[in-house]
Amino acid sequence: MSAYKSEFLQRLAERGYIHQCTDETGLDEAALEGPVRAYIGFDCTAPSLHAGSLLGIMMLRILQQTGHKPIVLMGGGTTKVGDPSGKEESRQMLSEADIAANMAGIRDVFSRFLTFGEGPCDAVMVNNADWLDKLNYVGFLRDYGRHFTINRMLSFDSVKLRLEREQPLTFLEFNYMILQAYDFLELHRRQTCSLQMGGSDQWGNIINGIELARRVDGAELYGLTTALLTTSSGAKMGKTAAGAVWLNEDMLSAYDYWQYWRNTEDADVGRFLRLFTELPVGEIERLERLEGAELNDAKKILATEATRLAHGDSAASTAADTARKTFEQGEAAEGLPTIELPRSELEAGLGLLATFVRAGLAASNGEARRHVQGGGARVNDVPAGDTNAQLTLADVTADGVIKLSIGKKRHVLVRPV
RNA sequence: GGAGGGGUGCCCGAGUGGUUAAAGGGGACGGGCUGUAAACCCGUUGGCUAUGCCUACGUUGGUUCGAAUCCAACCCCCUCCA
Repeated sequence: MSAYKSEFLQRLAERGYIHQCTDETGLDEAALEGPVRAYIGFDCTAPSLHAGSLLGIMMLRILQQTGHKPIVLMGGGTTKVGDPSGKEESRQMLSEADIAANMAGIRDVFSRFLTFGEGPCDAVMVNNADWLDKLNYVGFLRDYGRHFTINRMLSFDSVKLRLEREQPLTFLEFNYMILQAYDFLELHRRQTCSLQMGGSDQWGNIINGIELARRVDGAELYGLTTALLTTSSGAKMGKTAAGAVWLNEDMLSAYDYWQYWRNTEDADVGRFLRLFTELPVGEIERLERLEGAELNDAKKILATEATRLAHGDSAASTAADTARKTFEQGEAAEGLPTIELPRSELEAGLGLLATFVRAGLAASNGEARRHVQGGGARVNDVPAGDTNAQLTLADVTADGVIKLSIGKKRHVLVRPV
């Protein structure tokens, strides 16, 4: 990898973001000349973004820090179509109301990572429904459809994969890449945007946009992708016992978010520190050289730094503190996820299994029962041996709570009120 | 529209009348080892008011003492033909 002249590409390269670039030299020079406007599209398929989107968000952040202008494209229009990239089956169609609700949930995350405003380097947010919804079918086909050959479209991985696996690919989804290509053209026209970034699964979509803009407007645009995020042992990233690693706090608490990063595999620590924190590279090199148990210190730093970016300073230090008390001192730390139960219910006696379910530690009484029988369920750190046990006020500790645990990592406090 | 193939649990996939809540694998979760890691070993993996009951093999009906397994209609997918 050659040395870049622009700070933007230097930063991306030294921290390991770059996977492919359509024209490294050209983009490097453009970034030297003045503020580059770059966008990443985010589809509104869920009420929050998750860890998988973090790479893109971080790239936009670096873009802004190095003197350029990030454009956040909300896929209000494209989400109605559904991106087939990287998916083996069609996604269920989302209603317009769902999409609007999802977009509302996703919006806020960006304000933590980017500075929005009117200035030359301030981030802006746009919604592709603004232009896609108004498209006239025949007019669009004549103006832009003629630039796409089926021959070529069939050669893109997103399409090829479906066809090879004999999974259906609807015409609706087949159009996604054309719409995304058109997005890039439209953003170039409206915002003089010249760079689209994204995950490596977006490469084909990005290329299409660049080519369309060149043919239609003679514009020279750039594309840059990052490697898709997987752990060293090959697992897809972004899952916890409870589900996806959401960035919104109402979907995943800062404590659980911290825990997710704390549980990073050894082999990933250095890579993740570069991608998901803003520690100086020199410091990261020192941290990743730690061996054995000492590497845990690096993981704690990773967790706290990553949480700081997504949830702020105080949430990050609270999460770190809670983890320290819980895991290193074995206390029922206050910052653990907590549910409140009426004191009267406890006075009457609550079924142990049902309480595990209410605490979200088990999906059903049956699952709770299996954990009790298997020795993985604990009450106040003592294995719960009896599936018929009742929880009462006698189980409330001096701290005023009952600590329920499944396994070594999942704890919930029950607080009588 | 015609011919053929197919729809099984989170996923893949076996099962073609009973002892099948359904082999096997993957994933996930719990235990052990450790460092809140990986790898490895063991276990669990439909629900419930639980020596029993309910729900489940695309949908709805039917045959049968008994159906994931047989029959009919319908829905959906794939391949080829028109």
